[in-house]
Amino acid sequence: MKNKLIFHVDANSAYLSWSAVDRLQHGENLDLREVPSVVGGDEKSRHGIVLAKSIPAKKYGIKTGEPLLTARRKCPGIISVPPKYELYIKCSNAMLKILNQYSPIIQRFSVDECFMDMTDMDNLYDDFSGLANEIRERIKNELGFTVNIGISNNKLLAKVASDLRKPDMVHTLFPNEIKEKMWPLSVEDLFMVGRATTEKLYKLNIHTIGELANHDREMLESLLKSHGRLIWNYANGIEESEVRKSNFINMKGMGNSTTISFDVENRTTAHMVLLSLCESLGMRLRNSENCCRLVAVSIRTNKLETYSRQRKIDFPIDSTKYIANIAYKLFDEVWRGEPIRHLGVSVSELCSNEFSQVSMFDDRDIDKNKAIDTAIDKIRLKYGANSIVKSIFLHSGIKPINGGVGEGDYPVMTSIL
DNA sequence: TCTGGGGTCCTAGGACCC
DNA sequence: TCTGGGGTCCTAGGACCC
Repeated sequence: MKNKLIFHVDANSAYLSWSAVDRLQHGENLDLREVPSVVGGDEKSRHGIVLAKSIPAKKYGIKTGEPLLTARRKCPGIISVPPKYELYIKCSNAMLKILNQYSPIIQRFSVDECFMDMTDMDNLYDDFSGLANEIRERIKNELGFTVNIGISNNKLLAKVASDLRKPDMVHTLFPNEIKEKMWPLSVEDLFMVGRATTEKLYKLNIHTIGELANHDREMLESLLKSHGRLIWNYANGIEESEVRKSNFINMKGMGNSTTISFDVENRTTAHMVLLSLCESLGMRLRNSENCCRLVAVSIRTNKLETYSRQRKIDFPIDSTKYIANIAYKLFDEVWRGEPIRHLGVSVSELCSNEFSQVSMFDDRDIDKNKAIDTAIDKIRLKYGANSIVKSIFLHSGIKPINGGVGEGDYPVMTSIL
């Protein structure tokens, strides 16, 4: 069988670069990419974490996901700009549009990363490094931001390759280059080796990817179960998954969650937040033409403890009201009464909604709910998410629709990607 | 008013059935 | 006559990714 040829395209410091380009285009002189800067959430509403950082900010040891407060401590005077999600979706789409001119088989791995299967393109483009450089240059010239492109025979190696040196570069990492280019890297640079696994590997005196690759596989497997085998394979460059187009059909589940700007201390308010999450979640579920058979609620307390409750249901549902009613019950069953910082609702065990569309149950209530959901969905799609809201939210201080919606009334990335 | 939000997959333990 | 045992389903929680 012919070797595959995979590109991994990764926008450099995506959110930060995209905001930087946007500001330059709007007449600002300062390029955020050239100074210590971050894209950060709103601290007043308790969303104050680093979402993306510039390369100069990285030199101060600032990490994605850390609180803005500690970032400021590391680099006093660092510039923080708010996220603009609708802009990011546009940039992501624009990038995809260019990539689509080079291969029809593209997997959108996240808002800023794509895998491209170039296997059958290699007779068209013999010089794949030259081709990758052409793509890289086009994105830079036409869209104003830089990408890294990694090239190999599988997705794992292509992804590691794109991470080698940044920004604005093309790297190859073919199997015969693993020893030289990948094995010296620190083990936590390997995909799927996170904090917990890194600690365990350090205890085994495994510090580089090469040491992992040459460690006894059975031993890793008995310690880390299937994850041990997975990362051993990865360290040896073994990975065979297909580049597959992302779509709603193979989606496993979806959820919305939110950190509330104040601590919720009573059941009624908690139910309202749950409802606001179900409003967007239900709409996304119906938009994906799925029903769900499992609903879950998660709670994070003001002490940052998290717990959850889930329930399987007997028949598939997609109605906002039914999802919310189950969420209320789950919440009531599990809440221990502490002040609540964060609430989430998610659905899974998805199945197509095509059979439930013609009502199987001959139940007027189901039909009525369907009609309401359909009508509201249409209005919100046409006039914006906040064009129609439940009156219970008026003067409540709680957003009537929570999660899944950007500030510009755009559906969030996951429902577009 | 330091600690987001969106996902996927895996494991352990209990219930239940034969 | 203390403690079977395999299989499946369900739930809670954790690890990882971006």
